[in-house]
Amino acid sequence: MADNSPRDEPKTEDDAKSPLDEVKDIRKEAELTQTGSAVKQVADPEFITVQDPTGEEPIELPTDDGSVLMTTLQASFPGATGLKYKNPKTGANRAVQVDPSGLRLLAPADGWEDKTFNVIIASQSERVRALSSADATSAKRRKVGSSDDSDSDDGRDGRSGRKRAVERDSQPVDLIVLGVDFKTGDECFQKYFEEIGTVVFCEIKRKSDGSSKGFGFVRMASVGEQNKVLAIPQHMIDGRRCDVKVPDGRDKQGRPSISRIFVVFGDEAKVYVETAVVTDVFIPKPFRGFAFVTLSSAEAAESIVSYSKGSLTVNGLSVGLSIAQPREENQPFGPDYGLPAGYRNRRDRERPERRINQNESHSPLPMPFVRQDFGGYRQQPQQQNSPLDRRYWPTGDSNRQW
DNA sequence: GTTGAGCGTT
Repeated sequence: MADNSPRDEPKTEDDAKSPLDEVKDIRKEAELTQTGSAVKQVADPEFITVQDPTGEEPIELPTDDGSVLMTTLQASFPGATGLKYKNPKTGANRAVQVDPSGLRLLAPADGWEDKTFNVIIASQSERVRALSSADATSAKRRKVGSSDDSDSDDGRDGRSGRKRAVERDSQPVDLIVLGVDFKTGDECFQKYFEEIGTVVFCEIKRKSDGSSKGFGFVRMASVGEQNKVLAIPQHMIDGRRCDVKVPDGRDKQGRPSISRIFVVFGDEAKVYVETAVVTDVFIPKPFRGFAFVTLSSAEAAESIVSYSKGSLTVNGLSVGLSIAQPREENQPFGPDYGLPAGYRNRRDRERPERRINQNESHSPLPMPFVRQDFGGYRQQPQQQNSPLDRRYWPTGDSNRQW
């Protein structure tokens, strides 16, 4: 199982690079490291040409041992399940064969050359399943990368408390893998993640009779590798699409593995949507473990939530996120700060479900994170320069705790 | 024997 692949922590870039560049680096790294074992180095990998369905320029994907890794494909085309190309003789589309494990796209009989491939994407209905919330609107895919890559284990600056905190929060955690096929065996499961990095632990949860419960856990050797895993929007394990995320609840140290703090996206939002701009950040005071980030468009917000699948790692800290719900006019239980955002799963059951007003004139998408025009908030009068300096304040009672 | 949102007898 755990083969010792080289550490890939000491990255001495940062600072100068834009988030987009960093994501590209992550992808590149993921593509080059994915042989689990001693990095079978592709000195001069062959590339195949794939048409980008969003109409942008074609993308060249590297081959690995003559085949294309599904992870490579999906890193560039979230939701992709395969490739096809036009057969010049018949004019029909030919699908590229996928190996039984679902990990590799096998070369056509006459090779990868002289062809332009098109991406096969899961059908709309199937894709909806992958989206985190009730936003069936965006069929647009985008190239996304990881959010994070924040983990810097650079050992400068001595033993500050801050440094220790960083170390503590930079340990990889067991990631939960949802949607594992019931027939998928441990070996195949493990092999899948070893294509991405070094696996130090993995397990498919089973019932007493040995049958799979359909989910499992995997722990990568480093935060960097963990981020690579989390950066892949759609995992295809043994032919089934799976979600991999930081689990809710507690990790093995008993620390909350998701701290529902907020997400300062800043320019990092562009990692997800190139046009995304953070227009506001609101942190309730006193600190309540969450915050709101307003983006320039509903689409931007939606994309970030969808592609992150509700959890991101920001500066080594896991955060949950989702589309913020507006407060309802008559809130019987007092202000709830539009909370349910990050609060999915178990917690949802503990609170009455809150829905957007069935106002058909609204965009089908719930809302961007926070809007200044909905019932619970108003904007502070003065306008500052930095978006980060602006804050929302509750209407009415100014003594309300924020 | 089926299933498909979820959160783990370490």
